[in-house]
Amino acid sequence: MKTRDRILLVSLDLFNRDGIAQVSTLIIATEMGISPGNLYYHFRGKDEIIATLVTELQNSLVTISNEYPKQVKDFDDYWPFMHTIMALFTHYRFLFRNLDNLNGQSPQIKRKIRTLILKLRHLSSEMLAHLISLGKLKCDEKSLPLLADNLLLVSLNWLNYQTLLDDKYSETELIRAGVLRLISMVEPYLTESADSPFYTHQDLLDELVS
Amino acid sequence: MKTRDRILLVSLDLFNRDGIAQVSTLIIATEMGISPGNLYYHFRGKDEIIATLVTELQNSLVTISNEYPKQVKDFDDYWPFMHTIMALFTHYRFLFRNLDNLNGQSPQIKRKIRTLILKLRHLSSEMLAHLISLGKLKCDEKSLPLLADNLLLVSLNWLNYQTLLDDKYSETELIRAGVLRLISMVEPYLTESADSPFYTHQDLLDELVS
Amino acid sequence: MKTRDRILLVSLDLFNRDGIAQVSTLIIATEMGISPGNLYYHFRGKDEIIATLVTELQNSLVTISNEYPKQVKDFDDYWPFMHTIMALFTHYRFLFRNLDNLNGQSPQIKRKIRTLILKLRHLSSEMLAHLISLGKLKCDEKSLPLLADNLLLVSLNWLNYQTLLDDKYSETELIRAGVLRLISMVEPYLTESADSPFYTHQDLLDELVS
Amino acid sequence: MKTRDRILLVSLDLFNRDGIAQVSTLIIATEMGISPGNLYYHFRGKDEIIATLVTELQNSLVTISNEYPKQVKDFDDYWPFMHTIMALFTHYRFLFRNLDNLNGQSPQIKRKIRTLILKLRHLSSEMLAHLISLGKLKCDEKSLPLLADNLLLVSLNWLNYQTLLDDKYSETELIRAGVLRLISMVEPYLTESADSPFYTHQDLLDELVS
DNA sequence: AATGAATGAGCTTTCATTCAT
DNA sequence: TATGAATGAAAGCTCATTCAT
Repeated sequence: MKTRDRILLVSLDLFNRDGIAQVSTLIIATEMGISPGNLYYHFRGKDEIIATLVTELQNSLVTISNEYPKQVKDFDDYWPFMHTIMALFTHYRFLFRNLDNLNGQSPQIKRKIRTLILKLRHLSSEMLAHLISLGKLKCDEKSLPLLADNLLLVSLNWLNYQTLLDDKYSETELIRAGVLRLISMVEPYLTESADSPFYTHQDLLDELVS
Repeated sequence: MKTRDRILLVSLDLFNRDGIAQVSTLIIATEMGISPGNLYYHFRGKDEIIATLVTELQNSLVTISNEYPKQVKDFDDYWPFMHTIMALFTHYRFLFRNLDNLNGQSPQIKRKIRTLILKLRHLSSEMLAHLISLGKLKCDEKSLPLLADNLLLVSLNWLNYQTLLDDKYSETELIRAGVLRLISMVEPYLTESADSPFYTHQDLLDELVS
Repeated sequence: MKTRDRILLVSLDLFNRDGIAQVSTLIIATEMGISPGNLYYHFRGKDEIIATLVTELQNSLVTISNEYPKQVKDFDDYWPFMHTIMALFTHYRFLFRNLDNLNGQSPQIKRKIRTLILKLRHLSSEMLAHLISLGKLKCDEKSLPLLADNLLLVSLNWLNYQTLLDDKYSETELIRAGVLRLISMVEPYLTESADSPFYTHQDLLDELVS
Repeated sequence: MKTRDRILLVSLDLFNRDGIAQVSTLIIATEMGISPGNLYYHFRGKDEIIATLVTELQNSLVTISNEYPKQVKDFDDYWPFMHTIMALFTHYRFLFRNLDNLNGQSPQIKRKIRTLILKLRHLSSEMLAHLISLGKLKCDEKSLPLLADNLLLVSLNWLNYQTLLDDKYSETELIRAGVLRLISMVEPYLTESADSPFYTHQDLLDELVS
């Protein structure tokens, strides 16, 4: 793998594990076994690494958004689709853990994140509207935007919340439990049960969610 | 006011405004017009200031928890009570914006936060159980813990989410909108309407929430 | 002596000896036996040290300029006066050796130097005009500003020129030889000899100047 | 043009514009559109580029020195000759703006510059002696070496002095004004007027010089 | 001839913290 | 209680230079 890509990979891992503020460029370089100068040959600095990671996420989300109308035609398509999104949030979870530090980060990064969240908000609304048009969801107009936001809020913060309380679960377990959590938020508005072959209530998940 | 208390006050303000990482001990001292040495006479360091602020919040929450059974007897008592809690979260909002940095902070602080959130989780469950016992809420046993967590997740993160997207609203407006958001999460499970003299849907809130 | 003043003193010495670019803040601190942090406690950085030194020189020159009409009444007062100025140039000679680096330095410093030189230019003209009014100098109007500039040019650059060719002479010797050089530039325009008890042509100077 | 020559050309331009310290090898390579490695294939380093430029100047001066007796036979030949020299100083002006950095540069370069200046000093004396032998100049033996040095000092530093104060003039204007300045230094010692068809006092020069 | 990734020393600067007064 | 000079570790970053290809 190219050094540039390895830098992104290792940085993402370290950011997720220790937090942006705790990871210096020297730590990244040492962890990779390259010189600090080499890191600065590939990226102008820490900010550019973060910005690139945000762009990566953005691109993935754009791809997913574009595929949404094709992949999600029926009710049963929703859960695998949300699984994909939740996996993405998990992969880049460091970003949603430090809305604080974004205050101190470069305005460029802050703007990128804002745009990202606005797009996600739009996607969330779109999905709910689609469910209503499919006749699967029943929700008054006042509550709809609230529900859309709440779903996003929980998606973005669930992981760090859960990990803070108990970090014994694997990424895969966390992703599945997160989606179940979202299902539970939508369930009261559904016109039929949300059980699907994709998301059966297994014992593990029962335990994790409770 | 005693210097020690002023340090806490000023630190809280600065942490909320700029984030922990952006506020150095020198900035705090300068802002207060005292010497850095004096700050270290009153606190062993920055971590101790943060830890003390967490303790403050903890104490407030303990008080509120204890008053809960006395203050909240009936259905209508809920919203003013939740308003109080939401105001508290707003007051110490830097803590929940900062789960990233807490990862790197002293284990002592991390532990404190964990305990805090566990207590809040307990309080959230307790409140829902109480509502059920009052016959106001209807929720199966599986969904109950999920709902409790979701309420907490939204409470803790709503402020930073909203502020990131649009920072034109005042603290008071944000608190009220936050409570409304919580109401909307509970509403589908209620056996009667949530409208109360305390939380009428005013035009302002309509706009803010949408 | 206060640390702040010692920093200025040591920096001046090092700048004069090795040149601004060759002297890092760490070198200054190490040379003084203080920590790098302490240096930054007293000055915001290298630029501020340089700027302060320029201000020092500026102040000295303002004082001298103000004293000029009082001290220099007669022809014989000129040479000791120019000796004072030349000593000042020698003391801060690093400044006039690196008009190059000023290009890269902060615009604030560049502006200061510009102002400084403009003031010196004015002083140079003023002195020549005074000599003419005393009937000691005879010079047509066209040549006067040229002469004034040339005097300044030689004053400022003489030291580094001489040191580059041969650095065996002491500061005192260099100052005296520099003044003699200036005298030699004015001499052809004088109505009487420039010999004075203050600046007799000693053997040493003869040798140095040739 | 060969790469090697282009490196010298571009380096000279950049050194003159921004100063040695401000121009990194990477900047040179990027400006030329070649790789940093390639630059080091042609030169052992930055110092060698500078040293080569000094050698270039040296060679030009040797050529000029050799041509001096042939080209300068009469009084009127002087000004075009000095124009040539002044143009050379302008072309390599970064060298004389930079006596500071030379202090820190390799001893090799420092030695080269010393030799260069000693040669120029010799040329300056030689020219004055020639003028005397032509009966055009009258100057006692004591003042002669002083005058020779002063001419050189002004030649070398005039450009940076003028540019610092006001950078609106073109190279050609500066060269002409510089020569006029030298003429004004010699004029008091001349037995006849210095006016020549080559160096008439035009309005432009009048303004520039004043 | 030329590329461009890689090195590593060194620079400026910040900051939590200590300590003599 | 309070001051403020001093510390030293660590951060971000630059740059002349090397070297395998």
